[in-house]
Amino acid sequence: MSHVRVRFAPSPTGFFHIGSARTALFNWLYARHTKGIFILRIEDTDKERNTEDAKQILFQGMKWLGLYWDEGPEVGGDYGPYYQSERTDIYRCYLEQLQKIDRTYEKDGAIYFKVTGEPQIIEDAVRGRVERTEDKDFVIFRSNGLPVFHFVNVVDDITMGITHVIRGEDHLSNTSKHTELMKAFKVELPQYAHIPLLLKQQGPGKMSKRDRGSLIEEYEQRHFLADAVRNYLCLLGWSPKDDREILPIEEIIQLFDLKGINKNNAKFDEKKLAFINTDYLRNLSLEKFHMLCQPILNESKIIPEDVNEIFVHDVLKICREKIRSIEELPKYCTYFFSEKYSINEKAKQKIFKKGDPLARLNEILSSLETLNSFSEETLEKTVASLAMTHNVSSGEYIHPTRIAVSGNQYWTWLLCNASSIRKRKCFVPY
RNA sequence: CUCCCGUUCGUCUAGCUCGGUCCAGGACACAGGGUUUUCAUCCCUGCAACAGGGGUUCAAAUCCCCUACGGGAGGCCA
Repeated sequence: MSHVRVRFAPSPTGFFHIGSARTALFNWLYARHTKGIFILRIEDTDKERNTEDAKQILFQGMKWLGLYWDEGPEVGGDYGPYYQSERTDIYRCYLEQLQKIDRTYEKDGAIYFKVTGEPQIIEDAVRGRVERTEDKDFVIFRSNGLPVFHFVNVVDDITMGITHVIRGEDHLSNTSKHTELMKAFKVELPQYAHIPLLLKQQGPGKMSKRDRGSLIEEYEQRHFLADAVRNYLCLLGWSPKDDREILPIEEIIQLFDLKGINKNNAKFDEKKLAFINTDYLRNLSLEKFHMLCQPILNESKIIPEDVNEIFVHDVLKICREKIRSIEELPKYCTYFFSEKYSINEKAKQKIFKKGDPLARLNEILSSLETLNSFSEETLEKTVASLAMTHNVSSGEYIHPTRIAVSGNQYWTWLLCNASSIRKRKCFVPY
């Protein structure tokens, strides 16, 4: 049985940043890899922005990504409470310990911690040996009586038995403060692992909440597949080292290790995410795909009330092969359910450039009207024989028809489409 | 300004621990071609990198140093 205990300790800000999500993910992966415990701790000492909504956004994002925690809010645990706002007694107690050994002093109403000023050596699992000296005393309790981040973070890690601190590299410089405190409390240092940061795709600096695509909730709203987003996030700073990129989470868990994490920062690439998302989409079972499409179909209100469920299923079967993300489903499938689709002018003009598309459409329409079966086979035969008798290529029928029934020259495979829509008055737009 | 971390194709990365098998491999993106009666898929080809300079060595992407550049920290924010 592993004794590994890791934590993700966000402060609820009202959004779930993709960089935070990646930190959570790496902690979760390591916990699962070692069969250890993954703890969620809420750093809500800064009351201002700590609202119920903010917490829910965080929990929702975690759950969406499948990062379920073993201890923390909603699930409890033996090391609680898991909200810092409820741990003030513990902080007081630890403050007294420092006061007893004369490692504090008061100035301007705030309590300062006296540093030793000795070089702090951190054996970081990702970066190796890092040495830094903390030469200034720092505040651990504000004049308003509330403890500050560095203090609570360390006390919580101690009292929650955290064995591995996996966090962003932005904390590396501050680690010397933490080790100073840890040593003052005479506890063993945890294993630190500072993971690289996520940089914005354009321009300098790390990704911030204002950057497009920086929030997890955005991907959820845009109907990305959570598994795909999670897979992509794993690849930012980590790789299985064998040229594979898309792999099941169970395998990632098995392969994941702190030593395999890169040192350098990574830029977030939306296109790669999109590619991975498409791959996951194509590998979905039709049932799962249908289920995931349901919300966006409902939102977009393109499906009539009295629709035949089997028909919807058939339509989705076609769509799954064509679309690149669930987000573009409504745009693609509207014409299956409604005749109010618009005709792509460019596509139409292209068709009218050669031959006589209107004549072809009339011919195909007359032929179709005599059919009582719209199976793929009969449709194909119909088109083929028309082409034969008029001595033109079948494309001359297919292209105008597709535009007539869908409004677009792309995507749909005509025969499939036509059999689905049956004998609708699909040539009217001309 | 001080301190810390980093630097392989445009991007994510493999290779660096144990120097030769790397005139550097994969993927995304991009460009071209093929399959598909269209589209999507799929397949093929191309493009493109060891930041620069010094060492060490028979031999360096791999080890050492310097410079440049990028990132982070330096709050009574987290």
